[in-house]
Parts: sequence; C-alpha cells; structure tokens
Amino acid sequence: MGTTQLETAPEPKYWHLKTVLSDALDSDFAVGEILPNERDLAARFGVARATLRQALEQLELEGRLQRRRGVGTTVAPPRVGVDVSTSQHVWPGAGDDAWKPVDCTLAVPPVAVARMLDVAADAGSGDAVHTVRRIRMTHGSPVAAELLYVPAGSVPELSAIDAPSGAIRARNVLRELQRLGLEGQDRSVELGSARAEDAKELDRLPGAPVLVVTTRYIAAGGTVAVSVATYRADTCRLTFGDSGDLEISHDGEQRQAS
Amino acid sequence: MGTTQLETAPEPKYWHLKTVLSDALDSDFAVGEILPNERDLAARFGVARATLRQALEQLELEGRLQRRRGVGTTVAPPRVGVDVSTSQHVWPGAGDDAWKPVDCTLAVPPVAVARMLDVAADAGSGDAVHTVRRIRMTHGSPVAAELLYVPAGSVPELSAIDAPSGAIRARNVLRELQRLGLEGQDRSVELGSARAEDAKELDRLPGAPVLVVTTRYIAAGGTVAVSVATYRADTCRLTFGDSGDLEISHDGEQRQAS
DNA sequence: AAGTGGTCTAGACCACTAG
DNA sequence: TAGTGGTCTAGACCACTTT
Repeated sequence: MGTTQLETAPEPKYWHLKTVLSDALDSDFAVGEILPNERDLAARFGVARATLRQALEQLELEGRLQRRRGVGTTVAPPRVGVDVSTSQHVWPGAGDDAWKPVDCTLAVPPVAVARMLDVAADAGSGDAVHTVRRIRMTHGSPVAAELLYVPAGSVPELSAIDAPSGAIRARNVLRELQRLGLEGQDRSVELGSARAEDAKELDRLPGAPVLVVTTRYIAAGGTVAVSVATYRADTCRLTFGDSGDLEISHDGEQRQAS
Repeated sequence: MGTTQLETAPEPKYWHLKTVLSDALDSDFAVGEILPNERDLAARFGVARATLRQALEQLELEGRLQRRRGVGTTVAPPRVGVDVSTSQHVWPGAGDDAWKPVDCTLAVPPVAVARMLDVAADAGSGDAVHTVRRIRMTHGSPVAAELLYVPAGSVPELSAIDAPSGAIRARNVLRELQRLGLEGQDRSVELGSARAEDAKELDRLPGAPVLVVTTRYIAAGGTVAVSVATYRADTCRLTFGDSGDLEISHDGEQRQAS
C-alpha cells in the first residue's frame, strides 16, 4: 500500500489509520455494528496487525470502539453522562442513586488513603477500617466500582455482632454514616488503570483505563470517610452540574476559517 | 521459551512486570532518577522489548513514569493537583489563575460544540465563532490547552478593528465576556487523546492521554460560551474543592485483613 | 471446531536529544 | 555521533466466545 507520503508526512502510520477509521466510523457504521476482524482490517490497510491494533486502541480509549475477546470489535455508543456533582452534600447511599452495596470487610487501607483519614498510618501496623465495596449501575450495566473507607471511630454505634460482613454489614455502615452531619466534601479526578478486582466488576480487562474519583467526606471538623471510585473511562463522561445528557465532543475535528 | 508457568499463572507477563517495576520504583528509586534503557531492562527481565514497553506504558498512564524520546525514562513526581472547581462562578481569565491567552481566530467549531452553543449547526455552512486559545501553566510547565468558543452574538461590543487576531484579540474577547453576568456553568470530564495541536503545546506526543474538561458558560438564559480544555492526564489530578495539594493514591495496594 | 481479540517474540528502522 | 524512546513488521501461540 502506497503510504500516500507525497510530502511533509512524518506522521505515524497508526495515527493516520486512526483518522481514516474514525471518519469511516462516522460515515459508514452504525452504533453496535461489528467491524471486520483485526487480521482482515490489517490486510485491507496494508499494515501489520500490531499497527492496526495501535489505532484501534486509541479509538477504544476515546470511547469510539468496544472490543471483546472472542466476540469482535463493535462501534460504541456515545459515552453516558454520569453525575458526580459534589454540591448535594449528601452521604453516599442517601439518595436513590444507582449504587449497590456489595460487601464490607475490615481492611488496612492503602497508605495514601490512610494519610487522608486521620488514623495513624504506621506502615507496620496500620489501623484497619471498615471497607465498603459498592457498584454503581447505569442503564443496567456497571459503570463504577468503589471502595469506601470508614474508620471505626466514625461509626461508634455500629454493632459488630448482627452482621460481621457482607452486603448487610455494608448497608449498616452506610446507615450509621448518614447519621453524621456532613459538613462538606472535596473530590478529585485522575486517570488510572483498573486493578484486577475492579476490572472484574466493571466487565473489563485488568489495566483498562479508568477515571479515579477520590472523595473526602468531612464532618465534625475532620475527615470521617474516604471513597475511591473507579469509573470506566471508555464508557463514562463525568458530569458536574445539570448537563447530564448532553452530547459532548469526542475529539471532533475543527476547521479553521480565518 | 520457558514461560515460567509453574502453576496458576494465567497472568500476563507485562502485568506481572508492571507490579515488579512498581514496587522497585517505590523502594529503589527517587523522583527524577533515570531508569536503565528499555533494551537493558527487557534483557534483565528476560522479555521482549515490546512486552517491557507494555508495562512501562501502563506505569506512565498511572503517572509513575515519564518517558522522553532521545533522553530516557525517569521517575515521575506525584501528580499535581489542579483546581477546576466550578463553584467560583467567575469568567475564565477573571481571577489571577495561570491561564495565558495565546491566540484568537474565527473558526467553525466542532459539531459537538456547535450543538451546545445556540448557534445553528448546519453541517454545510456552520457559523464561525471567536475561538480563543489559552494555555494553563502550573509550576512553570504547561498542564492544559484550551479552546474557548464564543459566538459573536455573545460579545456584541467587541470591536473587530483594533486587533483582528492574536493574543491581544484573545484578551479583548475575554474582557468582553467578563462584562456579562454569569448565571452558571456546568462541566464534564472525560478521557481523550491529545490532538496534534494540543500535544505540541503540552510538550507531549500526539495521542497522549488527556482529561478533557468541557465547560458550558450560561448567561442570560442561554449558553454563551463553551470551553474545551485538555489536561495532561499523566501529570494532573483535577480537584473540585479545597483539597488542592493533598497526596492521593496512585493505585496503591490494599491488604485485606479480615 | 472455528473465529475472535490478547499476548509475546526478535528483529528492524526512524526521530529525537545530547555530548 | 551515540544513545534513547517511538514505530513497524511477520510471524506465533493463548484465552475466550460462539456455533
């Protein structure tokens, strides 16, 4: 295949490929439609499969494609807007959002989380905290997996007897949390890759790109809980406001006019 | 090639490698230190260079490493918290944030942006809008590149004569914007890959992962401007609150205790 | 069993940076 | 010019899903 390299084209092949595929996706394919398999596509464009895959990876990262082993590559629907606005000042689980408590254990949090909580974070014998695991569902599919860390001191009235672990215990911890007066919360978003455990719940492979939303819950003048939620980066658009279901750019082209 | 597959090891090599490297990074390396080159590392671990690179890519995605062509791979500093809180209700450029106006042209916005603005978005002859280009600096290095789309109708008093384009024109548009009463804004965050143009300003390669922050500015009951800002995903952590410089997890391990 | 995407290899050359 | 990361190739085998 001639590389069309007439001049001034030090552009990587996979980058050019990505553009071509992106345009084809816009014009010739419908959402949900399956593409030809990678070997055929590579042959068609006259490149090695690895190069073709590099282009597909980018498109998947941008939420344009969805690839499933054993099945094929399909055109992804537009990203779904997921509200993570902080203004509500409610405890997790309070509203009728789509969070489902899954489990609750006593665990030693990662050092970074321990540092945010007020618990002593001695590397040797860190204090264990209640660790609630939740899944967030939207439109019937999982979009986020969360670990909510709650020091025992934040929920003093929790009875340890009637449900030592499991989903019921998780609900109990959330119930106790909601009895506290929430003074505020602050939140951050960063890119990460899914741990094996989260990946399974999100129906993705380990290492899949995720948006990590870290929330610090503040009450009684201190940090009483920390939540680390990982959202599927391929399918989610996090919204902070009332623009829930607007359609937003996926890296659209821009034509200069002046 | 012996795959060391003694038992129960359906774990990809690159994934295991990533873990090993990550631990080594924590214990044996200081921020800024340069790692051995890829060929040496691959040989040392007995894998192909491509496999080694797959692990390095993941670590770079998580903000642990920084790779520069012609130079080498270095240990990245912790991500810098960048405030993007929406509560201030100020126009862009109002406070003394680190945004630098770079340029301003008349351009046809991407269809997704045109749809958010109230301008008609006929595919054939879309209305051109003022397109302000800005760079956000933090600690002396660029962290974000923005395109701010302002329909001509939003800044009626702008005189087109005294600065038809360039940084001065950009400042004029911003000044006119600030005369409007801002009623609100909503914002969304999603994963994207840097366009060639943005990548250059961010000192990254095209396709580098970025966090795309789309903001809709609302005044006089309508959308009067739209901003699409791309933040370097490798070095930035977006914060929504007053937790500006806390240290947050980068995918830390978690030890179960119960 | 057949077909898909995911992993891995052992090379090669290119683009960039620094001495 | 030497050394680095970035791109690319042509294979091979594996894990998974569907038929």
